[in-house]
Amino acid sequence: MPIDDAAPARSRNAAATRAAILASARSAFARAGYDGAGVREIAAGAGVTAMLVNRYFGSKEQLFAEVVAATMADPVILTDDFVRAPTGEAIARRLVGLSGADQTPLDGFLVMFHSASSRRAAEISREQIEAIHQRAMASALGGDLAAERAAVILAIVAGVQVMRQMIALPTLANADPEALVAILAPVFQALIDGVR
Amino acid sequence: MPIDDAAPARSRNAAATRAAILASARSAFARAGYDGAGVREIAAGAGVTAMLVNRYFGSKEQLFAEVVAATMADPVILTDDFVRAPTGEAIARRLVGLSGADQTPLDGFLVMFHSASSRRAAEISREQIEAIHQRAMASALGGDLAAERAAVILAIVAGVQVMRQMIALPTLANADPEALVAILAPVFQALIDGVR
DNA sequence: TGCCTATGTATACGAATGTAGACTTTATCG
DNA sequence: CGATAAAGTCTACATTCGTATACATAGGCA
Repeated sequence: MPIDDAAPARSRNAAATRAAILASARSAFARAGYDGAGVREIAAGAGVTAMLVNRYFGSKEQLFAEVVAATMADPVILTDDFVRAPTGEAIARRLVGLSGADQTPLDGFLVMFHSASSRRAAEISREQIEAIHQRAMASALGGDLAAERAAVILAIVAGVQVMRQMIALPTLANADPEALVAILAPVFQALIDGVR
Repeated sequence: MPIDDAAPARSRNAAATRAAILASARSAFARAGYDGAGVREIAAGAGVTAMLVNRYFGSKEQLFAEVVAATMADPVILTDDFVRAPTGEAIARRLVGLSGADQTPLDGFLVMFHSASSRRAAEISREQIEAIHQRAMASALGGDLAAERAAVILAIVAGVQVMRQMIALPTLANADPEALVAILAPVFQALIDGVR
């Protein structure tokens, strides 16, 4: 008997409902991707009907766009601390720590990659990455080929996330965090310091 | 007017037909992912009917497994040359060169990532990566944390591929290959050399 | 030459998807 | 308190998907 799915009776409140749908969608997209997550499933997770989702967001595609935008909005890697004094270890710790137990903050990457099959989803993701993460990081880095180095850093973060969360490659997923940090920190540091 | 789709009249030949389906499936999965690529579409690309696909491979899932297995089978990165004398520049050049113009050899990664929404697809991919790539590379590397370092190398390759091919991040996709090599080579070299 | 089997096709079905349109319920305010 | 618009639901529909069943056709071997 299927009791109510995470729907703690929210007395008619548009803003709260909207937020609940957004949260449910985010976790659903992170787990199953754009195609894999159904509107009915997302709605159930928010304790509403499928049609309400479309009523609030117009369509599944627009909902996804908003999820990606909201998810990519928070800096995650590019924290204020990092901008002040960028170090490889900071990125490494953040990446390893976050992508391990507490995966929520970085599931923006999961949303992206799980959904990149959809052409439109990939487009939305690209715009967000470029606008928010890469440019900010590039200007925080400075030096020769700053944009390219920033992009490579993002690519590495992405790759580690993909391998740990999506593919669940055991060596990475179960690795000793400190060992991973020891491996990754110098890599990021080299990219921060610049070429040669 | 839709003329024949890449079906140059193959007179009843089981082996050839099977290969044609496999090739069509590979490119379809690389482009659209497991969920995105339909059996009918794959069949059309091979000039056959949808049912023949299932006749040869049992089901879409088994077809995908075979595609992934076949695609991951060729070394791509872990060439004989590399095993003999692993250098960061070798990986970098291979990654940059391959993932640029001639993308066929590395589309195994695309197949994987575009398809990782599907739990089963991710499982298949993981097994292939682990069995073929990671173990071989780890033993080629040697030293402390060889498995982890190998996994990180694979993750970086994956990340760059993802950002260039899937997300099509302009900075990476349109970057000067030599500049990318200059950035990536030391990164890989450090991972090859080992920690500290 | 004639048949038998491998090779391939046509039709169809059941399930799941996104979403459109009409309907119902609740909160709010004069 | 009662009307009104917002908030939410129900039913239904057109597609698309994977694939099961039944049928057609060609090729190799006697």
